[in-house]
Amino acid sequence: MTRESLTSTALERAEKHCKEQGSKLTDKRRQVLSGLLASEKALSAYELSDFCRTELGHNILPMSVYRILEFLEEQNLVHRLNLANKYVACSHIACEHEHRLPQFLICTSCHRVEEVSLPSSVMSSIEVGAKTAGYHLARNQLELECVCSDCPA
Amino acid sequence: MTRESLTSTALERAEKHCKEQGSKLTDKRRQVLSGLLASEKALSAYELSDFCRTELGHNILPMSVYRILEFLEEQNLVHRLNLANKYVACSHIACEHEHRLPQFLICTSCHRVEEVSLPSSVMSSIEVGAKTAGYHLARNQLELECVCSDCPA
DNA sequence: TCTTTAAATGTTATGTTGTAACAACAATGA
DNA sequence: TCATTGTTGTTACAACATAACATTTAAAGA
Repeated sequence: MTRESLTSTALERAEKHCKEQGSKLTDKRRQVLSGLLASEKALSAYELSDFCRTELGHNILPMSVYRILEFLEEQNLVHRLNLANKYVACSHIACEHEHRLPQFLICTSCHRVEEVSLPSSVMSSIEVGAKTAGYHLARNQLELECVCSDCPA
Repeated sequence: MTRESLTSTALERAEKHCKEQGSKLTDKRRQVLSGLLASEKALSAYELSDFCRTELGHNILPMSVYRILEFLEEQNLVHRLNLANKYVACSHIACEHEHRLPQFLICTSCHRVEEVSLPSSVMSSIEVGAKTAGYHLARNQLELECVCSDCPA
């Protein structure tokens, strides 16, 4: 599938998903989401605002981008990467996969992000380790600082 | 051991460590490090600047704090938590332990931080997972968003 | 000791990121 | 139509981080 058709499929799914949740994928929200889908890499709110304007011709100020990203994250359509303070579109919008615990490999050089699924045994042993220390995981999301194959180590 | 004696032991070790590296633990650097050692929780550079001034009577502007933290991080005396944009003193300065891959449980509510060591099998399977996706870990540091036992879930 | 050089810190300014508060507008239902 | 709610626009500001240059301190060599 081409990137464009993947994007349009994803947008349809996203719209349907929102409707099921009793909320709406408005024009602006669609624009922000399509911006993230079109981007190769994770973007900050400000970067995404720029990207929407320069690449897609949609003028959305950062303040709105923040609000819209918050909405999209509640809908599980985008993920916030706390390690980088950036956002990526969920890579499973357009496919039928069941959502699993999201785990991200983040290239610290070019900010390319891969959403993967590590063996569930890994997460469970992490959880056990945390519990032993008197903590429990607030968020089943793992973010790892990596370098991708395209970037020099 | 009391917190105070732990701190002074840690400072001695830190000084010795710096000397071995051919660098110096200056007064200001010692003040910043002792601020972090005295703090129960992770602090941002600005918070640390405030903490040093109000609690310890040391006036160190944020700009200097940033520079000094950078130095201390190079010396492995403090760790930067990217998940929270805050810093903690390495919990192994005062003990004889070999440094292992640092892993942090960060309470998102009160910012208390526990530095732990998960089983090496966990880290290695994470590494294998990353490699499969064409990435390799840039930093063998794991940061997990948690809630500690003192904070409400 | 004196001078030179490098390292550390001080100072000011500015860029970046994120949020608060309120205004304007749009959609929905009684 | 009117009232209510949700969405977006606008402005201001707080918090975080760095750049550039001045000043001071420490170290090293003549």
